[in-house]
Amino acid sequence: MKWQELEQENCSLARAMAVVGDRWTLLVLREAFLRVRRFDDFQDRLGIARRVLTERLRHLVDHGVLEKVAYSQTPLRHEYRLTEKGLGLYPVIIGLVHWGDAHYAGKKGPPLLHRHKACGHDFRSVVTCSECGEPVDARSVTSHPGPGARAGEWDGRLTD
Amino acid sequence: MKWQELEQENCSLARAMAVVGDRWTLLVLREAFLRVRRFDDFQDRLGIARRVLTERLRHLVDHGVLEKVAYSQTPLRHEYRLTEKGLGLYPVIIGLVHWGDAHYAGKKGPPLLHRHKACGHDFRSVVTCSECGEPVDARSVTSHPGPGARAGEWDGRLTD
DNA sequence: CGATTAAGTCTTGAATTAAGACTAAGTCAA
DNA sequence: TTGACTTAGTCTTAATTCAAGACTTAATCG
Repeated sequence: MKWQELEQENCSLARAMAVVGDRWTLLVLREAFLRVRRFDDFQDRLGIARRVLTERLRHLVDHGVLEKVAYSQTPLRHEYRLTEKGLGLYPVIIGLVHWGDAHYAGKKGPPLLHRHKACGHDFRSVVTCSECGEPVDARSVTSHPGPGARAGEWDGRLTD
Repeated sequence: MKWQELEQENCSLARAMAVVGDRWTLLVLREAFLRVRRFDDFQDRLGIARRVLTERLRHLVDHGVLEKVAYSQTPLRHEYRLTEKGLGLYPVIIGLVHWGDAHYAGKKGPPLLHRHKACGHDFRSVVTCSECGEPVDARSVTSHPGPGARAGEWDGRLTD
């Protein structure tokens, strides 16, 4: 399977991965969520090859995750900002961070804490059900074909 | 930066990515969450090169995300199952799926729906604060150094 | 015995990446 | 007005990783 073919697959995870599921892309987004916006800042922080960074940023802009905004006219300079769509990836990022915290923080604890402005506390993310509000985990969910399913596509995987 | 160096970084996201942040790994995990367990089933469903699959499965086993369990003694045969640690990645997977649903489902709607057994409804995942229970998004959070931070490491990125 | 199954390993050519030198267009300071 | 600097890239080359699929091993099945 080629990288691009992922976009064709009738699977939301595959489509999401076609956009952000690359080795470098989530690290670029981590920096973006920490308010890094300029080419050289991304490059300095990540140590990514400049050509690869160029390509990833363009890819993210093409898919509407980042937007390129002029911050100076003379000379003309641009920066990369998260769009609403990009901000929508926050649950994924914070989910990865908290999984990393849970399993790979050293004895001293996690390197970065996250504070909820509304209540003022450092928090962990808890995934809940949009319908009943209770916490949800892998064992409390079943999957079944939705309106966009193609016939036969999910056969044999739906029993629980 | 080399792939392995990620593990050394003092960042939970980087450490998580060193384990699951590869092009194929999350697709392997998608299948695992859909109860696929055997080598040839992973290979058939994903079309992944067998050598790469071997390597990814071993990597996930080495990191405790999957475990290799004998399901037959004669002949000796193994299958791969999610561990507790692996099940802990559910928020990441469901986050990606729902982001994909939101932005890439066709007019017909998402290909797969997720039902919360406890309340019986199809749901979206909502990330909430472990302390106050309210929903959380990127704009309602600030980050600051935690006990595991190294001096100076996060300078210049903490103002909001 | 011969076919089949499961879980891999091996080989080879193609694609992608890392590292860092180089470029272009404009600014700033002397 | 010249020379150094800044930003945002492009280019080159060698090393690494991947795709495709043939091959292997060990055991069961008919």
